[in-house]
Amino acid sequence: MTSQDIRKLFLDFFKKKKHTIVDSSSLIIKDDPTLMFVNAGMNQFKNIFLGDTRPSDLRVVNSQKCLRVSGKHNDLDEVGHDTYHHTLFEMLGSWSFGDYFKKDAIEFSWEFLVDICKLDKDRIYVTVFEGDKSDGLSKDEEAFSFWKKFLPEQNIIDGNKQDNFWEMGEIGPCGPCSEIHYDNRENKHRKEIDGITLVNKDHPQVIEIWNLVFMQYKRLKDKTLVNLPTQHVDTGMGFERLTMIMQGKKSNYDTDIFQPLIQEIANLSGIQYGADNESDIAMRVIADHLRAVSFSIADGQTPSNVKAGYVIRRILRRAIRYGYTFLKFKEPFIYKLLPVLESTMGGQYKELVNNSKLITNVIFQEEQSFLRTLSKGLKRIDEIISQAKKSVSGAIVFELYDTYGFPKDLTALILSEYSLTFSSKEFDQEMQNQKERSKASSKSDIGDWLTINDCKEEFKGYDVLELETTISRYRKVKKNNKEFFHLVLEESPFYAESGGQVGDTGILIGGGVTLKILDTKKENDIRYLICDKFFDNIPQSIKAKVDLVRRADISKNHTATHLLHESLRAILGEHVEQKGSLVSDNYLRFDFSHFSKISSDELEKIELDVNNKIQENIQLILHDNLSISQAKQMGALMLFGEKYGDSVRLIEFNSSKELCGGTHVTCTSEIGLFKIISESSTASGIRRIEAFSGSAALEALKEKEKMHDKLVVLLKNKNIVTSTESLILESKKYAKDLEFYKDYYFKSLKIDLLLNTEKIGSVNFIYKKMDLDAQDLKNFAQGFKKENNLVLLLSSTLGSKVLITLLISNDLISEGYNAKDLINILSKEISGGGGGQDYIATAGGSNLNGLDNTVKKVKELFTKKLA
RNA sequence: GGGGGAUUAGCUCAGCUGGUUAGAGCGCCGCGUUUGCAACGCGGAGGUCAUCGGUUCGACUCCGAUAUUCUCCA
Repeated sequence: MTSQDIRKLFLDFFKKKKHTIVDSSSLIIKDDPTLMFVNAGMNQFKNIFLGDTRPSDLRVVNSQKCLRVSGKHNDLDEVGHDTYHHTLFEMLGSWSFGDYFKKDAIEFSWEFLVDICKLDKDRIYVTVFEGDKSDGLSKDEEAFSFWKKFLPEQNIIDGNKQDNFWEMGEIGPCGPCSEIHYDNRENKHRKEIDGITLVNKDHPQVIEIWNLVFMQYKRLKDKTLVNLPTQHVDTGMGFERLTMIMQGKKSNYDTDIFQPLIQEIANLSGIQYGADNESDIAMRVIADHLRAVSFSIADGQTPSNVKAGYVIRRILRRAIRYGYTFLKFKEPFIYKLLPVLESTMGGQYKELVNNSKLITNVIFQEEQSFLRTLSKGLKRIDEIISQAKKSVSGAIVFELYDTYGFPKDLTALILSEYSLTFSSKEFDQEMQNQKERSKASSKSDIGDWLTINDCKEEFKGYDVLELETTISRYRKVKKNNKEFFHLVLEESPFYAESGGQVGDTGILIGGGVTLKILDTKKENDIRYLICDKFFDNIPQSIKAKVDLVRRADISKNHTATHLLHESLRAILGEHVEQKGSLVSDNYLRFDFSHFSKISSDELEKIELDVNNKIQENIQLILHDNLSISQAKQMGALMLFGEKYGDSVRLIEFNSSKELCGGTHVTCTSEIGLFKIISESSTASGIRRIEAFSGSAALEALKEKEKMHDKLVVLLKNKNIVTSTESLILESKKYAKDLEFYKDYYFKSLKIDLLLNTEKIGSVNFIYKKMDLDAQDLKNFAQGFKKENNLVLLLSSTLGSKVLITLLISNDLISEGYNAKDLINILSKEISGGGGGQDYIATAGGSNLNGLDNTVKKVKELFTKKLA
């Protein structure tokens, strides 16, 4: 059975059990500082378990893509080395939101594994929670009794709190869980060692395949447990593992999920899979990482040098490096694997196919640039090796890694080829220092929240921009030696930065004091205001006022962004998808997928289209508290980052329908005018448009017009382009002419001077007062470089400064004269300093009256030496 | 958010501790040899050394700020 069939089998099974099939949510998480990627099936249902959202379906089933780069079976450094570590994996999940509980969950799972998948009953072991004294919980007898119906008691094992009690976080819903393990070993081995002794012992063939979580408690702040009003079931089965078992394989990588990729890699490299342990590892690494990187790009997260983007970059680079070192790929190759991935997973995950071109392009670019980084690093290593004796300091290896991104193990490999070593301890020490530096600066001075008024904190800023309220809590924060205060209001009109829209500013008035609000931000669901001062006496009641004009400008830009998005899709095509957005009071910035530069023609059309919509004066229709499926039905543009069960807000301006939490104008004519100011590229396949709206747009136009008018006046010509062009040409010509005449002047002056030399003994001497800057003075002197038997002294006064240049012909240098030494003596006469080369030297000073003395001094020095 | 780099000709890069009239290879233009292509020889154009400010007699080189970009840590 193919993996695609297996996935379908699971979904269809639960569909028959009245579950609704739900799409996998996007891999990318926004607005949650604790999490960058979806790492479990439950992420998109988090709000339901927390009780914040009411589910629209009580029974749900899905296959969720998940990404982990750390954790028990997901340590990035381990991936590829064994049969079961992965970064991206699929979690098959079934869910009951306050509907059925343990009995059905256990029966469903048994029926699916044994009756549908035909797994061998004898190889199945399950664990149940053994209880925990500190929490006052006894053994989960309920689960135990349901399992007993299916399998012998000795195959049901007690598990401790660590393994069998699941918690979402420090506080919140939690409950016992029951794991299903499978013994995938050969019969021969099973006879030798009883499988039950290998459960939860990290044996690669005796593995957990399914975890059934029964949420029935809620953990409070004081660590005690209370019963949940409704009980939920959250199950997750490792898709890759199930496939391995059903396809009779011993490694996830041997299933048809990975083999087509691995075979294609083998094909491209000309090395067979299985030929060598190192090349095998490399192939598994590449197959795994390709999946992770492709899906995250499809979901809008391209590799970059910050945050989540950087994680993706690291994963991709790890794949490139393994290919480079062990498969000898010196040219980009990973991007060539995408068609194979599409053929295996594109059926279930359409985003892969829809973004195929983007993914290919981005991977290709990354490969190219990292191979360049590698070759630069290699060059540096060559330098290091040529200077090294027996060993290289760990600090140098760290510098390579830290500054140039050159992987440590690759450095070690290359060094070993030259029989060189380095201190790993030193490297680790440097790394530790780096970490401490980061920690010290980032975590440093954020104080604890001080609660003043324990109340519900609500955002009212969609409808009201000014209100009376109280402060619920605040904290002190130190940043770059400056003190700031974060404070939270009971009811707040201030919009917190999110979804690309910047935070509001404004004022708080209370107790006769006015505080300026500098910004508003969000941390999880806490919206806090930022001030650089705080009330000495916290007032009972305060007036909160948002900066109205600024907010209006922001709203204009936000609505304009939606209109722009729609126009882009209409004019450039449906492939346009938002990849990033910034909405501020000054301007708007919109990043989206598109493959070529947008022509000025297209830009004009886009701008016009948006302006037409502004003139049509389209009314905003706002839908609050919609479910995702309702929004979908209404034809909303589904972007990434939406979670199932979220109540969403739909912003509708005619055919523009977007899910959005931001603020908007009530009708499009408020925007007034829309003006694109730049079009550029941020990454391969991603374009950026920056634009103004409202009065800013008008001002931008006015600015341009003013400039144009000024130019017309200055150039005395309406055709400013051609006249500027000819001006540039002319000025270039003048510069050249000047160069020529200067040269001519210098040459004729030189002849003049050479005809009128003084004699110091037998040496020709020239002294000339000039009126040149330091550069020209030196240039003029350079002209005498090839003369013989000559000493040249030039001087020039520049304001209160005096400059001298001394040149000595080559033949005199061989007689022991030196301009550099002489200028040092001369510079004292003008109270200054100087230096230069043997034949030419310059000096400067402040004593204008010393010039005559320098001449005297030169003569003296030469006479002395000659005598 | 913090640390460390980088920015020199159309492209890829040299330029060590401040003093060169700023270089190389590829590419481009012209001429020539050969003449199917490739190749070769000679000559030439092209740089406000990212921007701004400072130190200095003198800054591509040192210092500061800005921009862009790379990289590591969180």
